[in-house]
Amino acid sequence: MSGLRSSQVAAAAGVNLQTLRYYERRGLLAEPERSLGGHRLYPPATVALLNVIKAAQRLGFTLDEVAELLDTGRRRHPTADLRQRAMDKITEIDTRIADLTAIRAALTDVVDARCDSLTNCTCADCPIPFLTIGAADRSQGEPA
Amino acid sequence: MSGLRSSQVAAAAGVNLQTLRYYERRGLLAEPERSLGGHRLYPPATVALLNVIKAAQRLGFTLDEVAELLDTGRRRHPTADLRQRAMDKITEIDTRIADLTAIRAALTDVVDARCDSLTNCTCADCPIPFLTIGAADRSQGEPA
DNA sequence: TTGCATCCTGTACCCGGGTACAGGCTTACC
DNA sequence: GGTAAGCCTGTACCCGGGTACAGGATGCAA
Repeated sequence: MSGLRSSQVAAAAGVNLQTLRYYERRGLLAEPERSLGGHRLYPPATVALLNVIKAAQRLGFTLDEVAELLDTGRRRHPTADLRQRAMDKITEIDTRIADLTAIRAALTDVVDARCDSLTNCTCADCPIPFLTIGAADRSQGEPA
Repeated sequence: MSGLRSSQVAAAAGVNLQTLRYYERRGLLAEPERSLGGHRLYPPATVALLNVIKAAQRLGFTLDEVAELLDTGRRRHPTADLRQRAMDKITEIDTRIADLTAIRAALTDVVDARCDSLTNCTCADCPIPFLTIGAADRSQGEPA
């Protein structure tokens, strides 16, 4: 009957107490039972759910995306949705890695050239004026 | 005498008008001359400076870092500061790439295993329960 | 029954990097 | 000199993911 108190859930899942209420507002956690006095009483599975949420976040999903995934998973029987979204995420991550790699290369150029100033670099063949990485606006909507 | 009007600078550098004032507040742009009526009149070099700022941002520097770099570069004669900071950034970026790579691997696991739900996955050897990437708190201060 | 820990609600604040808006003044062109 | 476009200031808001605080009400054990 009693269930877990909010602080127990928070501690067990390693999140802040406020975060539980925040997730409730965001629709990631269902509204739990209440005691007669109005205190929240969580089913034990909530801890596992929080771990799932954290795992999904670490996978790069936003809270909105996680909420939607949980919702989809809950309401109908399994779809290929998660798989598709995971694949989309992989594409997204590949883009981010490519960006970071380009930035890293530009930084090594700066280091190798021994640049000494952003605005008045005296080094030979200073690469700074040519730093236009990602300057083209990446405003791809849905590519067709 | 006249200099460029704010909208000219903004357009030439491809930034929002408000962003100019924002940068001024943040100390990235010096307060420009004013017309008799109080309108800002920018020296033409401001456009180049904005490009430098944008380049530095694309390199992963925060506005605070850029402000500091510009400041350092302006006040004394060249130091090795930029070089050092660039190297630090490279380390930072390497960490981010490693994180993303781990996440990507976890996602491909999810895809390969044909997971169909975050919470009730029916696939064999479901990897979701084992997603603990980055769960260890990365609270490295300055490592000694 | 008392007393303290815990929990409740609502609201405001934090980070970084801007963007928007209102209400009033200036500039530029005809 | 009229009028529209442009600019000024201050302030508030946006995103995402939380965190903090005030002022009351509950829970539980002694």
